[in-house]
Amino acid sequence: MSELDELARRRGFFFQANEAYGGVSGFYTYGPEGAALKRNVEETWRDRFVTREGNMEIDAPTVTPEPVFVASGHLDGFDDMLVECAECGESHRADHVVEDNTDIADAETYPTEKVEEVIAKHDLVCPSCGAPLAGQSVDEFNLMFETSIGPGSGQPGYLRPETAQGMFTEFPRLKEYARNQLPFGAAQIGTGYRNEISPRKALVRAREFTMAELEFFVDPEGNGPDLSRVADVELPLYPAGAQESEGEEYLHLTPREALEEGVVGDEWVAYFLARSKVWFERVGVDMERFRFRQHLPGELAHYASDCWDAEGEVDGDWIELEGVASRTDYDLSKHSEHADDTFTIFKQYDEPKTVERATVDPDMSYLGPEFGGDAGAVEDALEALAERDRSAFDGDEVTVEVDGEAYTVPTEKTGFAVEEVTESGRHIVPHVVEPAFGVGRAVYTVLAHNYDEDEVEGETRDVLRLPAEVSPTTVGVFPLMDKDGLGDTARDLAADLREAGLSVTYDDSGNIGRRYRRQDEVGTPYCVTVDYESLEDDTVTLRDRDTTDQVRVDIDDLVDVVAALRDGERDFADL
RNA sequence: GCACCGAUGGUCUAGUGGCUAGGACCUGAGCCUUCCAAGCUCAUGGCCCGGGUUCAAAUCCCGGUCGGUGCACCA
Repeated sequence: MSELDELARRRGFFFQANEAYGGVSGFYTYGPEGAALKRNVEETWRDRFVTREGNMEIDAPTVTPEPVFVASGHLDGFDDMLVECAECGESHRADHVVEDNTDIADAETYPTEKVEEVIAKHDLVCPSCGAPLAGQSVDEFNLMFETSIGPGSGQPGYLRPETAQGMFTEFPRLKEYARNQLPFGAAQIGTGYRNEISPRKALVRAREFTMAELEFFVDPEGNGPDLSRVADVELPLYPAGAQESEGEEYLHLTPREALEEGVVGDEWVAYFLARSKVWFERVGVDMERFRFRQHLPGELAHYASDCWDAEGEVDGDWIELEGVASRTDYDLSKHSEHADDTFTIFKQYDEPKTVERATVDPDMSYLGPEFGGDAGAVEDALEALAERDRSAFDGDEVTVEVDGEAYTVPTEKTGFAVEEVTESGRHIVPHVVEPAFGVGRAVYTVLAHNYDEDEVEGETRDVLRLPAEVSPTTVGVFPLMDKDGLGDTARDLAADLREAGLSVTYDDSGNIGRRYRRQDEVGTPYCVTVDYESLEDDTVTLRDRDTTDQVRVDIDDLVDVVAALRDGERDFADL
């Protein structure tokens, strides 16, 4: 990985940000090559998961007011309390130490001072070495970046730890745009922030990173996806059961097989696993070093009922590239509770249903004078009673209890009636299936999987075998020599290719071999050289990065040929 | 946050309590050159930061920052 790391820095893929000021751990700048590669990767994601799936893309703020994270559960889950053992130096979750060794079940909600007290009072010891923890300070690690919105103390806000909440909080509007029809998906590509205690491994664990997330809203009783569209995709599955038995055996199943055999529980999850696999292959992840690993029960996030991670292997480590989670109705239900808006969809029945419903319409001109300020509560109690127990209204009087006090109302004053009501549907909370991708991790893995060293006549050639579609530069243009008009022709050609929308690098420095090597290092799939023959017959040589083969192509055809190669419509071997 | 290790041009490195900190690659200019890192000339550019010891610190000591690895954490 060190060669790749060096290449990344030297050639401008990514490097640590703000190095002039010493740098801060966990923040990276994508250089010219990396920014282009990342943009292309994002573009293919958008093509697959937004455009081709017919989903909608949004772009929500990164700064988010506190109540959103109260609702989502992130705020509570964030205050990790750590206590360090003076003896062995191990850090432990202080709330877990307390909960595991006392009757206290909600230590997580205690302030740190109180947790310190509890530890001292119960003589709790270090789970690793048994040394007393009394007197050790309990420190809080909040993994969200906090900020304040507006002047002064303002109102507290946080940089979002995931883009997903944007899709959830805007659900009431998004469902309108989807014309209240399930299923529909809302996607977002953007940055998220996690104040990691210890960022590691370059882009793999950064504090600010780009995510591409799709929240796909489904009717839990509705129709599943059209699996015939992904029928031939084989999924390398590593289920929880196999991990627990320490097996390394992967199951290779199509989505339908995985569902029929009960390996994957949800049709939409199986569908998106298949779409994901094909996408990863498209951007250059090596399928020999790729798998879907199911989360173990204890590993699941607070919002998930099931989750499969797409993982890529780099230097012996498996890196999580994507999580496909069943978030059920967790998020929308939470926001329904906390927010003012409606996070449900009205689902129409095939046929309207006629149901009998017991209702009351109390005579308030009687209840008011009779019960004064309690009249409203009595009305509510009557309504509830009517729904619960119609027979209570059989007699001449009805008695309800409000705050422990009994109120008796003549039945004729309650307006009790049983009416037939037509219901055309009901409100349901959609379930969410979430494919969430780490873009930086994908970029990193693509670089690692495509980095290659070639032996050419004793010389080592560094080459990035990136798929043409995501390569930062599509074509390099060189004059064989910058004289005799070759340079002018080449510069014209480069301008024409750029005008056609291709990403072009022009290079006239050094001998021709050196220029090919430069482009090999940054993954440019094709290079064009203008030579003396070009001046006579208007052809150029077109060179393929991976084979170093060359063919002559008419200058007039060049734009079409290169674009077709990039888009996978033609093969170099067939030219 | 802890432990261990490390930090020298853009990159990779040599090196030492004391001359102008050396090399390779890269990059730029020029010469040469008719398709895969050729050669020659020249040029740009460096001892992570702060404090201490010392006549003298890039070198030794302390602290910090950053990085690597392990522990812990990873919603």
